[in-house]
Amino acid sequence: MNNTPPQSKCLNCPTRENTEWNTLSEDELDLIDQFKRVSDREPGEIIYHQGDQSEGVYCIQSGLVGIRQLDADGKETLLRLCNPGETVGYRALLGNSEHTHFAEILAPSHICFIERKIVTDLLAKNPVIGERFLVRSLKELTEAEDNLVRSRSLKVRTRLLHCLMVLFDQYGSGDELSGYMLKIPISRKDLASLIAVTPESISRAISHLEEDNLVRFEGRNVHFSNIEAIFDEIGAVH
Amino acid sequence: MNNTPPQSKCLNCPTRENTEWNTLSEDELDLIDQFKRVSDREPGEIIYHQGDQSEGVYCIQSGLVGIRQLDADGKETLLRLCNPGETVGYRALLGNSEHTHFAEILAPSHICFIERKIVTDLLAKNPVIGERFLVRSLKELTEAEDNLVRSRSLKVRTRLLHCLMVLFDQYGSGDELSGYMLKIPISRKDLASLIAVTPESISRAISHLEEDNLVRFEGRNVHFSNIEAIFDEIGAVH
DNA sequence: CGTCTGGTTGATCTAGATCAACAGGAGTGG
DNA sequence: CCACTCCTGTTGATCTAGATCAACCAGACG
Repeated sequence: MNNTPPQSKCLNCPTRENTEWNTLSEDELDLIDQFKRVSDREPGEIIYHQGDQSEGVYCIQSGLVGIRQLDADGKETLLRLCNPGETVGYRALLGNSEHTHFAEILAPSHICFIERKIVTDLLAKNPVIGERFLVRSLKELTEAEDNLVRSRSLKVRTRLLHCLMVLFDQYGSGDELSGYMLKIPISRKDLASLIAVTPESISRAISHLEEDNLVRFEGRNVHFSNIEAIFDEIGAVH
Repeated sequence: MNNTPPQSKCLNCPTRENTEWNTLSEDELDLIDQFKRVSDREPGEIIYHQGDQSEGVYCIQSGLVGIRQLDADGKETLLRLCNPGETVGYRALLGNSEHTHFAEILAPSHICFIERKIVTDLLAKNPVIGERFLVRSLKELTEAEDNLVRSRSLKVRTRLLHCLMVLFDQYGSGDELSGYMLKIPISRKDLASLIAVTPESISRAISHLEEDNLVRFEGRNVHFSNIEAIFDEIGAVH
């Protein structure tokens, strides 16, 4: 854990507007600034471990974090990716439980740690924050269920397409003229885990998609050759 | 929708202690009593539909409710069972979204409907309720994720055993001397849907479990012949 | 009675897992 | 600099759990 502190004000944090914290007053932000611990994390580092007690929450200032869960056999599943602005580790804190999953840095990141006590104090003073986290957890719940239903009814090819479009939303670029593209921020293995299949299946699915001229892969770069057809396939389904 | 009103006071509701509403004052309970609509529902009736706007929440006084989700193909998945004391339909209301699933009566039930306005008023006055629903949604989220991970890593047999033990928790009876047993409250088809397999697979899994002398099925009644071995199997896994 | 629904069993099929080999980097160390 | 081992990703061959298709039985119900 490399602790270079590029101490900066929450008030000026480029992601603040999109976070659960955007309702805080300047005073409250100052409070956080005073006690937060900013750190500089490298891929592979673990922010908190499954089974640990919650010590606070972690706000992603920049970078990328993966939420993974270990099953009884020790195999891990990548449940979701968390982007700048997102606060992770809030569930164990608010639900008063141990962490049911663990968080791993996937790209060089700046992470702000906010101690448990600070969070609970803020929550007590400002119930709107609780409300925001409620809404957040409801959204995650819907996503988790959709995910479950999708993995029951769709085949690998369709789930992969769906996943690519979700990633495109977050990391995509380009337009109708220049063409759409996407730099996938994670490895094939993680991509596989995210849609609950083996890396081999991902590889094959990619080959097939390329044969059908829907996409073109160059390592982690994806060019969408026929985005219309992709939408058709994940919309109409079958 | 059969509207026989066995009007009774929330204060005396046998399930109130376990609900999100158990922090309400008598005044607040009176308010609900005044406006709630109690109804008597039969299996097959739908409480709310997927895609509908939220009109309020539904508190299960007695009976059994199933939460189902339709996928793009129109196939439905049974996501969870809701028991007396549970409030359903809260997610669309609190998340300000349409219902992402629908709720179906699975056993004759008494359902109390509480209008949206009443709920939001209570929430505004008493932030503890919001907190309770936050905790509830966090718990459901953890369950959903565990479910997802289980259905990725465990085979049908083990998932069925796991599911039976969860049902046993809620509907089981018996003790070490007389033996443990369980009356499954749902059909084989729903049991199958709950663990994301076909009814045929459930049937076969049951046969195998009986061959191995772990359980004995008589219709919807299950006798656990060797509960130790069952715990072993879902604990150690593989 | 016939018709329906719910459940079981058998035969077959297939998507995806598993096992195995290999190819390109990227470090590491002599 | 080469030789080495890792590590990620791709491809091929094979295997299998569970889906699918089909037949059948038993109880419920008009």
